[in-house]
Amino acid sequence: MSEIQRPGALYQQVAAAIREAILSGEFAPDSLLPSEAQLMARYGVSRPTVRNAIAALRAEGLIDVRHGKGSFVRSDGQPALTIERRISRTADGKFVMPNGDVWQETEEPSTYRTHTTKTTGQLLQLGEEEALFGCDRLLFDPSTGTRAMHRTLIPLVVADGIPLLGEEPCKRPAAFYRLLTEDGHKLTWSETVRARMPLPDERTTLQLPDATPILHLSRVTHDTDDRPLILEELRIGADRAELTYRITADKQPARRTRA
Amino acid sequence: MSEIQRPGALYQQVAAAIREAILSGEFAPDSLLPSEAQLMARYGVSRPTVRNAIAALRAEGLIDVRHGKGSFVRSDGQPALTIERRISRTADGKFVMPNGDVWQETEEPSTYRTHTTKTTGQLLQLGEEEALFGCDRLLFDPSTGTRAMHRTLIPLVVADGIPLLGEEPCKRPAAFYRLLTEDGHKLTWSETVRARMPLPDERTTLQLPDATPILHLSRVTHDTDDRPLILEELRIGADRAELTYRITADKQPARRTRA
DNA sequence: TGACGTCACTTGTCCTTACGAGTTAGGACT
DNA sequence: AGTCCTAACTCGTAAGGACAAGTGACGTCA
Repeated sequence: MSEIQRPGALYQQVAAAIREAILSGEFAPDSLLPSEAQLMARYGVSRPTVRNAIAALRAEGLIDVRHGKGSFVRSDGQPALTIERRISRTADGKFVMPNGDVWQETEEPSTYRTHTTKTTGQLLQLGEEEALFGCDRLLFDPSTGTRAMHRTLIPLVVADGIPLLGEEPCKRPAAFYRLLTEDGHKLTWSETVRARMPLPDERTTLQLPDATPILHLSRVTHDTDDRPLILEELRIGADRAELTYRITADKQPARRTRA
Repeated sequence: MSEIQRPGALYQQVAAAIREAILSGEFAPDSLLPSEAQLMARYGVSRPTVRNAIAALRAEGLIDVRHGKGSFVRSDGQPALTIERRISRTADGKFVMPNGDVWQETEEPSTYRTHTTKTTGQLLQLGEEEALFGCDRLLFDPSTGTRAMHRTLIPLVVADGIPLLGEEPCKRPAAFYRLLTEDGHKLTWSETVRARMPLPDERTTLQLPDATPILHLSRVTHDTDDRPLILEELRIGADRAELTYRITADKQPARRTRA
């Protein structure tokens, strides 16, 4: 029966004790923590107190609890997937953006028409309630088991102004970029990164564990005269993925990755 | 007494009902939700059930609860602070990185010597247990009330190999960059973005609300021959800040005429 | 008028009890 | 031997009670 000290509520003291045991290595990653009953006996508290302490540790992302089995120390492994945003400029002024096209589509993309919200309107420099093409896709990287939600939004004004095959560019942004580039446009882009807790549907779709935020990327591609053409959004679990932005002196040879 | 339907546990049904009411606008942002007692009466459930439902909504970041006052709908406002990472290359091949130097230091930076961990060793392309200079600073942006934790890590090997004033570069990375650039080095950098839930000390230091992840930036600056020179880390609450990476096509790329 | 104490509200903590549900191993029956 | 059932563990859900602690308003008293 290890003793409990001052700071604050009982369950916080229990949580602190367990947390310390985890961080000090007394409980190794992926190992099984004592059961609720054992923790009750160990600290001389009731079950709600133990569960409250465990809830706190779950919210911190320190442990995972599986019904009928027990609590496990979460392994603090690095994200399995690194999404590279390498930006290098070739001699003729074009950008090369190898976006790690490792994704598979798990189902047919769904296209629709919608309108700007406050957020998307701001990014696209439009007012609210402006008409948009939309396309949502569910992506999957089989090598790491990572899921992601992808969305493309194109203002109708833009889609109408350019000779394209209906909603096709919405489905295949890469083709859209290529088409524009070949057409002589000089594209620039800006990418915004946010992090937040997932909504319930995002949590299930992305199959996220407890206390796992999502990374939310919004990439806007601009025309030469700074007019926003297309907005791409990517949502992905922060436990699985990280982003790297790399600026290299142009025309670097392949970079050495050390494992 | 609005009725409750099928899916799953009672508290989840209550949570779903409240969530729906919030998202549908029945409860406006910043408005006060019914008290626990009122919710008990409304849905005909016990207090633990109501509290469990509320806990779920807190974990989702939908509501904030203040002791003695009640539960409030969290306003889904945009992050107040946008950290810009604009990368444009001037004609002579230099990078300009206006990092938004709006930060104030709230206390004297603390310098120390430490060693690489698994993560930092990987970023710096060093083994584990390699000696480092370290410097931690607490930053504050008075215009938005945003706090951030900044850390600089420089391998001793690098610090010794360059004529500098002791730990000074550790305190002032900008000076370090300027010095290197003036010395003819062509710097490249790569920045990794992660998101995760804060540890308790980060939560208190950054004064984070419930269910608020932190954005964790790791920027490594490389020498011409790809040798990592300095690692900067920035931790900041994702409720307050977002990152934008912007690539502009300002001028024609420079020829590499200079040795 | 002003200061202060009280009271009624809120959420926070902690306990007891009970049962439901997922998991696993071992024993009984075929 | 193989199959299946059961028992004993795990955590999940739900209810009830009691008191502590933070907040704000109101009323009393100096």
